Amino acid sequence: MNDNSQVRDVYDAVADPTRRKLLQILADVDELPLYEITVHFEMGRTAVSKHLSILKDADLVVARKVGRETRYRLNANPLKEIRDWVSFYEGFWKERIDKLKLLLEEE
Amino acid sequence: MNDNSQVRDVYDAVADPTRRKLLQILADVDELPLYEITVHFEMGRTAVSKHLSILKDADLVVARKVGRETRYRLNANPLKEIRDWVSFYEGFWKERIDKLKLLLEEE
DNA sequence: ATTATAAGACACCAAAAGGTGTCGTGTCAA
DNA sequence: TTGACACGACACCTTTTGGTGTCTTATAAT
Repeated sequence: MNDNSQVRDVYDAVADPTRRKLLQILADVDELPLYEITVHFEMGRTAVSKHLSILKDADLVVARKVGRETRYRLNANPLKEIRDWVSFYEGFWKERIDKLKLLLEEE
Repeated sequence: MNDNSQVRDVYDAVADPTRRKLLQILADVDELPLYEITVHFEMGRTAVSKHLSILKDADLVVARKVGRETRYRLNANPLKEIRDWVSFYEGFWKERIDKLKLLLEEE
C-alpha cells in the first residue's frame, strides 16, 4: 500500500472513497491531528495514517508536527489537474445533449 | 481485475493511465473496434479488452457488435460526477490565490 | 469448404492495495 | 520521574489489479 515513489498520481490518490472522505473532512477545518481524523472512520489509526501518507505523496495534504501530534491540512491545488482533464470531456456530454435536442425538435 | 459488480466507481475507472488514454483515443473518433485500439498500446489484446470492460462497467464506454468485431464508443456523461466533485474544491485553490494577492498588495 | 480473423472466456501469475497488530520513540501531564 | 498518549515504522495477511497465454466460437474472405 505504501509507496516510496514520492510523487503519486493525483487520480490514483483520489480513486479511493476513504481518501475522498479525508479530503472532505479536511476541507471543513483548518487542520486536524491524526487521532481526531481517525474517529470519523471505522478502521484503525494505522490505516488512516497510510491513506493520509498517500494523499501526502500526491501533495493533496500537508503534514505539520506540533508537539506530539501531526496536524494534517488540505492542499487542493493538485486537483487542478483533474479539473483540467475532465473539462476537456465537457464538450462531449454537451454535444450529446445538443443531439438529443435536435432529435426532439425533428419530431 | 475483472469485476462483475456491474457498476464500477467512475473515479476508480479513471485512475488508471491506460484507461485515460483509452478515453482520449475514443474521443477522437466515432467508434473503434478492439483490434484497432490495441495497436496504440504495448500490451496484449486481452489486457486492453479488460480495461475496456472496466470502462464499460463504469458506463464510460459503450460496446456495439458489428459482424465479427466489437466497436467501442465513448460516453463521457459519467464524468460529470467527477466534474461536480472537483468543482467543490475549486474554492480552495482560488482562496489561496486571493491570499497571495493580499500579501503582494501589502508590500 | 476451408482458412484466417475478431474477440470473449478462462486459468494463471506477480505485484500492489488495503487492512491488521505490535513495537519503539518522542512528548505531555501528574 | 513515571505514566499515558500520538504516531511513525514494520511485519504480516488477504484481496484486487494488471498483465500473460490458451481455447473456443462466430464471422469473413478465398
